[in-house]
Amino acid sequence: MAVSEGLAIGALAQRTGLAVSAIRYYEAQGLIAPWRNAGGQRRYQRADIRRLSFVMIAQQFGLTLPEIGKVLSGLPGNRTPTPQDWQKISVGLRDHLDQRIDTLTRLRDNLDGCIGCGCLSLPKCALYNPDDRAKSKGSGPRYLMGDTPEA
Amino acid sequence: MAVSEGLAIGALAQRTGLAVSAIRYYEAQGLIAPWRNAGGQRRYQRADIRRLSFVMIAQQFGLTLPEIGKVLSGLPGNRTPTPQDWQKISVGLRDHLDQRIDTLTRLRDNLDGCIGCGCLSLPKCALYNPDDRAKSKGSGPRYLMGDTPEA
DNA sequence: TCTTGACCTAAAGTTAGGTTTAGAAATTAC
DNA sequence: GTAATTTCTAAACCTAACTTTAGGTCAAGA
Repeated sequence: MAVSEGLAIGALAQRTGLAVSAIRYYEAQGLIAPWRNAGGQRRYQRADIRRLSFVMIAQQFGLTLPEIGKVLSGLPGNRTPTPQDWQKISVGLRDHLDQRIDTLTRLRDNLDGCIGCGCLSLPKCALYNPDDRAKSKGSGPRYLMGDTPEA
Repeated sequence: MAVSEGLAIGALAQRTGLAVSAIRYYEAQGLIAPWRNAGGQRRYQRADIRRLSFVMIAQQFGLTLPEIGKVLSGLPGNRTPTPQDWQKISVGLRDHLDQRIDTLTRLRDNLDGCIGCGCLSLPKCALYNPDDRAKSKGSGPRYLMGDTPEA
């Protein structure tokens, strides 16, 4: 066998734990670009295993597929990414994750305040509009727990 | 006007910042139960403002609507919930949130390790199967970043 | 060679969490 | 009393991220 006949989609699925249909879907979304063999079947590089793994990790961090695509576009297109290449794009992930953790921690601390006093009223809790994972079609800041800022 | 003609759905929407359609949807999901006036229109109690606010907060914590419903079922059904009632069910939220923060923090720390060494290989990174927000139809543990545990 | 399993495409289906639309009835405002 | 709002129901539509299905094609092994 030649050094590089590539992986078939089923093999890639096994290696990553992803469903074949998911891999095709990611291709449709522009996240991965296999070549085709003579018969028209997809063939992947070993480096694509890592690419898909990155997709899965980034998803767990809460990134959408388009966002992940943007991050991946930071990889070199003309050669197999080196560890340094991966490291470079991972920094952005780290920032994203830090923000999520901050947001949740703030939420928790506010909830703690509420539990402590048992009041659950806005002025003390401030559990409002913490723009966790962008709510599309948002409707601006909201006053929660039944307290309007009247009087 | 009698003390308790209740809030119309539009008024409740204004008080909570939710869309009227969302409130009806929550009712369909069993999260809120208004009564009907003579004309068949929904009427809500003031306490429902707080109930919906709780729904919104819990959503930001990452709970699904069915999960929120379960938490809300911890409230007394025969009377208006007291601050103590709310406090009681909030404790469960707190736990949920703690877990999410832990998971994300673990993820971040692992990613940090990866960035530090630039290797992105599984044995060191251990960025696998961190069961963040339950992936339905999951497929068990997965080995990530291109390393299978072979030899 | 022949058969079976892997692969192909396109389109429809799925779940969560809603929104939009349509046509009718109830309320409110003047 | 009438016009303008709201509200009503049911059903269709929406996005994200996939899966399933249907009808064929390709590849590998006995």
